[in-house]
Amino acid sequence: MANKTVIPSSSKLAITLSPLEIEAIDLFISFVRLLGMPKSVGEIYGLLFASSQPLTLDALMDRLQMSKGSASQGLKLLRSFGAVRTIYVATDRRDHYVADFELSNFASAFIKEELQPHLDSGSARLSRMQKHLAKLPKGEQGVAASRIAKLQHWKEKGDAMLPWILKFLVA
Amino acid sequence: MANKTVIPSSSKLAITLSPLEIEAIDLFISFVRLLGMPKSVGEIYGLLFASSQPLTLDALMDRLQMSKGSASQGLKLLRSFGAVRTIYVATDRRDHYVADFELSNFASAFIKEELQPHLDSGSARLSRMQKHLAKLPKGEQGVAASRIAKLQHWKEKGDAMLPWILKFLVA
DNA sequence: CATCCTGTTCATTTTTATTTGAACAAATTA
DNA sequence: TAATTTGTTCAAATAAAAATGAACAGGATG
Repeated sequence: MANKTVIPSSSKLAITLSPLEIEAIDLFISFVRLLGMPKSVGEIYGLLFASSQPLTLDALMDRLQMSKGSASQGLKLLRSFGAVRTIYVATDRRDHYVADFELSNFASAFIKEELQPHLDSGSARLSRMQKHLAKLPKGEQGVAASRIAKLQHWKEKGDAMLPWILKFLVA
Repeated sequence: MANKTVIPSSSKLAITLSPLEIEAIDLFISFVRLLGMPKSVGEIYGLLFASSQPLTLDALMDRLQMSKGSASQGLKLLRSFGAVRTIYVATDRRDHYVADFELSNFASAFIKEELQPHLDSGSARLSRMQKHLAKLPKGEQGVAASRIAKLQHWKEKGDAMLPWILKFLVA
């Protein structure tokens, strides 16, 4: 039985990243994946989170061994929901990024961009379903009506829960 | 300016699916995608949800124009968290599937399989981080310590919120 | 017990998502 | 204003996820 070779999380990164940074990056990679975002976004946020100084796009590219395009797009996304922001650094005209520590920014961006729209479009869908229901053969209307009612109930529950979760996150 | 061609949601399906079924399938596709599951799972659950009779694997393949492999795996997953179950139908030895209407099955399966593990592994990660922290140059320890404390706080918040959400879903 | 029927598994193919890098635009500097 | 630096965009390349279908296993049926 050959014993398992331990492969460092990311050999190309090991050179320039401290163990603490690697832990942070690793953590945020799984977090953003959970929200359906590309891993590069987690890497960027993770490194910024662990870093005591602001980092430029160059620095991110360099330390994370990532292309300029990915770094730029990742930062754009992170900026878009306030997980990251630029700060002014004298004598250097490049943008310098720091992590914002409100975790709720991630989560509430996700909720507002992913969950909310679905719930909102739900009403229209339910009306359409009601319309289709009417055209169904009598025999099937009963079952169908009860299923639609079930959906309606779920929607109401979702609508009720969302603001509550948001409040929890922000608190 | 050529005007846009309206493409029906799924031309190959339109033949055998009623408008109501299409709405249901469509709804559950977006729902499962939100939870990071393959679309085929949403199609299957959607059709079963809309159907007044139990459906066999054959029927699902046929009406959803999906391969046997996808149907089988999708059903396996849906069964695994109780979103779907088989019922006995005399004179036919095939499995007959019906949707279970507890929406909470989906969500709590997701929480237990995706969220919970991350939170659980979080403790170990935090210990590792503490260990790395000690080896850091004095000058950086202060910042790093406060970041780790922040993570700890988030973890506690997450741990506290999860059971509450589960309760809300089941209620 | 040989055949058929049903459903599962998994290697391959197809589709979708992510990353890359080169072209570009805008702003800065010499 | 020409050259340089910085960051964005997007078409193409690559990687990852999902779907397919053929091989298989187990049970029923004749």
